[in-house]
Amino acid sequence: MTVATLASEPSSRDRILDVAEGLFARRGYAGVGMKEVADGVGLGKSSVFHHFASKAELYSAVCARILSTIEDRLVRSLAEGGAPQVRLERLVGELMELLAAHPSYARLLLRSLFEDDDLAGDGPEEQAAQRAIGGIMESMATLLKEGMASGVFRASSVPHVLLLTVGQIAFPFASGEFGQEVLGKDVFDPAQVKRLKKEALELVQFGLVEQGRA
Amino acid sequence: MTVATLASEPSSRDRILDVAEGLFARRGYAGVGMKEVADGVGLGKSSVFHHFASKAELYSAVCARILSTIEDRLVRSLAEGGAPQVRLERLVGELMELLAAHPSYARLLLRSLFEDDDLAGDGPEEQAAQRAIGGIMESMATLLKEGMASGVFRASSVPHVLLLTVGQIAFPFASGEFGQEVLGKDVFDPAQVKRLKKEALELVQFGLVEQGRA
DNA sequence: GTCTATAGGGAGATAGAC
DNA sequence: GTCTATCTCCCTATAGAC
Repeated sequence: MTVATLASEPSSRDRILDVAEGLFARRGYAGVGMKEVADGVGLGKSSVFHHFASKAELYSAVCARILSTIEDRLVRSLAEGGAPQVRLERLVGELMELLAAHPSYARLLLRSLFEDDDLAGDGPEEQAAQRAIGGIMESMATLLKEGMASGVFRASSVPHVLLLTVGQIAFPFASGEFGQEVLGKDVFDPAQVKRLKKEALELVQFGLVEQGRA
Repeated sequence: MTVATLASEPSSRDRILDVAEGLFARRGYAGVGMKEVADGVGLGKSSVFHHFASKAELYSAVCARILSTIEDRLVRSLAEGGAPQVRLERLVGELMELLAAHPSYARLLLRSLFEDDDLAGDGPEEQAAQRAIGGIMESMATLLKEGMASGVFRASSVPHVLLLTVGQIAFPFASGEFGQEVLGKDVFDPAQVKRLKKEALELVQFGLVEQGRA
């Protein structure tokens, strides 16, 4: 870990992470070669190995960076306070905007969940990633619990609703060409993102908020 | 394509498809080797190549088989008729049961959507797969449109809701160890499946069905 | 930090005997 | 239909010069 420079040029390390993020998102861990990453950055393959000791380590670093970014955003969002209803709406909206602003995020994260050999190695990056996932899920679970306890949200099983909702929010931004075919337009087009946000918020809200059904 | 035998023993071709389905679901296209598939079936690698000319063809055949199964089930479900509300409830329930009964399905299908080199080759299996996807999505879209036209469903954008809902339904069954950690129990355990179905139905229903909000 | 060269293994696919 | 043997290529990773 080198010290951040004041100059604006991104370090080789960061440029490698950027390229690897895009490739891993599109083709998965096994589908990407280190040579491909190196070519994308404009370096030799050996130079990539100088910054990341192995392909697995590079992958972990990519995942950890994404998860930390998401966790930061969610924690900040929840810290702004407000009624559970308001916090939930803000959280879903910001999460979707974050995923929309970084097309690799949803795709890479969902892919990483599908790997059976989980990234539960013992490297520091893996630990950071696991911690971030834990933080993300626990913040959301806490919010749901509070809302249900106060009667604002419909009583239901927090973990099950959590799992369903995560899929609902993340899938559209991971669905690639499929999503494009369903919508008829690019999923990441601002107008489509806006519409997805609106529909998701209405689905979540009217599905969770108590409204006269005892 | 050989003729189906009356004997109950599955053909080598079917056994290859079974093994490949599980492996592709867990490790993705690039993460699986033909040797691995052959070992799983108990054959030599060359024997697998006798049944499927290439790895890509094997993958397409696996996808096509799954998609046809799902399409059949959905078409049959929708043909049973009933009010849009009833048909939607039945469709979501049956789809989730199908995904729950075949742990590879959701994982493999979501993975296949994430590949950027889509399976849009011109082989017959690819065409069958594409046709099945089209049929599945169109049936669901038609159902939503009918419900909205008759005022039973809240007016909204059919494609966007479709995309969000597909993610909600499929993700839990594709989420693997992540889902297990969130729920504290195996996602495919009958009790968990039942609960997921209940929560999903309530989310979809109260999010779509008009209930006193002009 | 970046490079060339290479080790060592495994991949997809083919040839041809049985 | 299944096998053994093999071809060719590309993979992760390392060695060591600059």
